[in-house]
Amino acid sequence: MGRAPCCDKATVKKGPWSPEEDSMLKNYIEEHGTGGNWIALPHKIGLKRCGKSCRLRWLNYLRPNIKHGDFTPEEDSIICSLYISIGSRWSIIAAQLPGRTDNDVKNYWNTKLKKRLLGRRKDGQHRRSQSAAAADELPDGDSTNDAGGERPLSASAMERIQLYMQLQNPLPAVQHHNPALPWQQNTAAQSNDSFNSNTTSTSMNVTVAEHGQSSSQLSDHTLTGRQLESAAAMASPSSGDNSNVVTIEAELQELLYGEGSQMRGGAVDGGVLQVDVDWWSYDQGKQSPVNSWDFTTTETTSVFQDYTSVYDI
DNA sequence: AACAGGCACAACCGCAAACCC
DNA sequence: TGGGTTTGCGGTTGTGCCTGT
Repeated sequence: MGRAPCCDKATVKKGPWSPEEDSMLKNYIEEHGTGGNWIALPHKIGLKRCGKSCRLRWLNYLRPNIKHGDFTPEEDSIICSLYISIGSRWSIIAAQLPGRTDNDVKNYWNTKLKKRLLGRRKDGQHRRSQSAAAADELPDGDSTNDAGGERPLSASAMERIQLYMQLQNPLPAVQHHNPALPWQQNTAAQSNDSFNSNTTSTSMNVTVAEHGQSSSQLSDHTLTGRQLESAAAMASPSSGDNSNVVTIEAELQELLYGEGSQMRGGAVDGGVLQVDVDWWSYDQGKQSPVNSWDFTTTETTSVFQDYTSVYDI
């Protein structure tokens, strides 16, 4: 009959933490550690807080070397690059930004970066197809259409598609030297040279194939079936030709800071954004329709078709 | 000065994976 | 090996502050 609650909600305090609670928690952990059991921790300290709440407070606020606010352009780029490639896996993204927490990155994306990058969305929201609008109003249990195999798009999926479209059009080939990503799996065996399983860390190169169009030209296009097919083909690493590879950095910079903006520092190495990712410790098996993109599936193709109708591309 | 709306951030909730016995 | 417990994560909500009217 369901799971037991992690704490007694009747006796547990909720809401903002007081300075006293903060210092009690901080002092205890600095002195004794967490003891490997967050659930028991508040009882030991004498805090009327849920263990989960204590853990969150420590990780997001009290832990040493936490940075708040003032994300740098480099951090912006890393967040955007990783969001495009792996979606809303905030813990992984935050792991690339020392001192940042997943909650921080998530909030920053939702309140600032997303608006900055996707703010150029046309007034097409109200032009959404009736089917899309109707899907929104369905109760949860009816939110899938099994008969047609169609699923309503998640906000995350829409955002990532739109970001793709803004960065490059036709659809970009984004290449990740990361065997965990779905479109890499087919060629993971071929690319062992670039991924040494004896190392615990490798670098991910986020690159975008150049097609000679600036992002300012990206809005008013209709994707044909052929374009969608070629997009799927482009997304495959086997498409091969990297001769015109450009860094995603420049496109992101333009979106983030306006046309003609210059990269203010940043981890650019040989035209390729270098992001250190501990892919080996990263759970390679975790995938979801929302969080991982396989540009070779018919589902993804239908997503793009839906996108083009929604955003009147 | 008062109010409303928007925004940013902290915190909570529920789920699934990982862990432990 | 299976079931219970704990942890980690992402989505969502609540709240206080700021800004415009």
